[in-house]
Amino acid sequence: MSDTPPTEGCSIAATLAAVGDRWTLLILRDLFRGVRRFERLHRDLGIARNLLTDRLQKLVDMGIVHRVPYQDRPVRNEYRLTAKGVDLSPALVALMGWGDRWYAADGPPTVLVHDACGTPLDQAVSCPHCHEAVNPTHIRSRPGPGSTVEALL
Amino acid sequence: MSDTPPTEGCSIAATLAAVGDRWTLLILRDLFRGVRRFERLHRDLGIARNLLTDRLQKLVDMGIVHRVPYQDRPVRNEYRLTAKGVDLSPALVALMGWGDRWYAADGPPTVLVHDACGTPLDQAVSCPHCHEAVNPTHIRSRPGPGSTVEALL
DNA sequence: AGGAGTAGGTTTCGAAACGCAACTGACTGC
DNA sequence: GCAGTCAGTTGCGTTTCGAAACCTACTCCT
Repeated sequence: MSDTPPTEGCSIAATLAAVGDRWTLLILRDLFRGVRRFERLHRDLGIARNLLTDRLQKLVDMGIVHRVPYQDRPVRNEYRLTAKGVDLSPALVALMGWGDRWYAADGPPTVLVHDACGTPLDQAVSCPHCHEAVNPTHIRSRPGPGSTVEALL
Repeated sequence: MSDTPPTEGCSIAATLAAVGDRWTLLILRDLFRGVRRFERLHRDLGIARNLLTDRLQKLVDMGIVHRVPYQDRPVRNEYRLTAKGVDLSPALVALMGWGDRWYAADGPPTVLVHDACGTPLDQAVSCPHCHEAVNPTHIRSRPGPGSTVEALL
C-alpha cells in the first residue's frame, strides 16, 4: 500500500522499514538464488504461508518484486526482482560476508564469483580521490543535501 | 547467551539470526554514530526500554558490543562496538546506500566521506582478477568449503 | 467419472514478541 | 531534603507470528 516513508532522515532506518523484518531479506535472498515460486519459497524458508503471502504482497507494493504469470488456468505467478530489488544485492553481499567471517568456521558455505572468470569477489568501500580502500575507522559522515535542520539537533 | 547458530549453511541467514530484527541494526547504527549510552539510545531511537535492555544484552552475549564503565557509584556503562561489531560497517553502508538511492528524493540525508580527504565514498563489488567493478547480474555463487552435502540437495 | 496430486493462497487460534507507562535504586547538585 | 539524571525492571494490554486446517482451481491417472 504505502511506500514505507523515509524514517526521519536516516536511510538505514528507511531501508530497514522496507526490508528489515525477520523474513523479507531471506525471501529476497531466495529470489536472487532463483527460487521464485510460492511453494518453493515456503518449503525452502520454512516461513508460515500467511506470512509469505503478506511479505510478497508488501514487496510487490513497494516495487521491489513483481509478479510474473507463468501459466493461466489457474493463474500462477512467480516473483521476480525489479531493478529496485536487484539493487539490494550489495546489502545482501555485505550481510553474507559478515556471516562468513564470524560464523562460518569451516569456510564460507557459498562463495560469490565473477561469472566471466570464476574469481571470488571482493566488496570494499573505497575513496575515488585517494584510489584506495577505506576501512571503517576512516569513514566519517556528514549531513547531505537531504538533511533537515531538525535532524541535526 | 547462545552465539546464534549458523542457520543451515547460509551466511545471510546466520547474520540475520544475529542482527536481523527490527531494532538491532538501528542500535548498531547509533553506536557507529557515537551514541553509546542507554538513555541516549532510548531517546534517539524511540525503542521501548525493556527491548533496549534485551537487545543490548544479546549484542554483548554475541560479542558484537561490549560494556565499558564510564563511572562508578553508581556504575554506568556505555556500549561500544567490538571488532566483530565494527565489521558490520559494510553491511550498514550498503543498507544506507539503498535507502539513499530509493527513498531520498532530495538527496542523501547523510554522506559518508573519507576522513583523510573529505571525498564521498563508494562501495563496490569487484573482481580482483579482472580489476573491475562487477554488477549484480555478473555475480554467480558456488558452494564454498563450508558447504554440506545436504545443503546442495 | 472419481480420486490423488500440485499450486497458491485464506482462516483460525494459541503463543511469543512488542510498546507503554509506572516504578526502583543509586547517585548528584542545589 | 527535594528535584533531576541514568539505567534499568515490572506489569499488562496489543500486535504479530507460527502451525495447521481449510479452500479453490486446476491436471494427471486409471
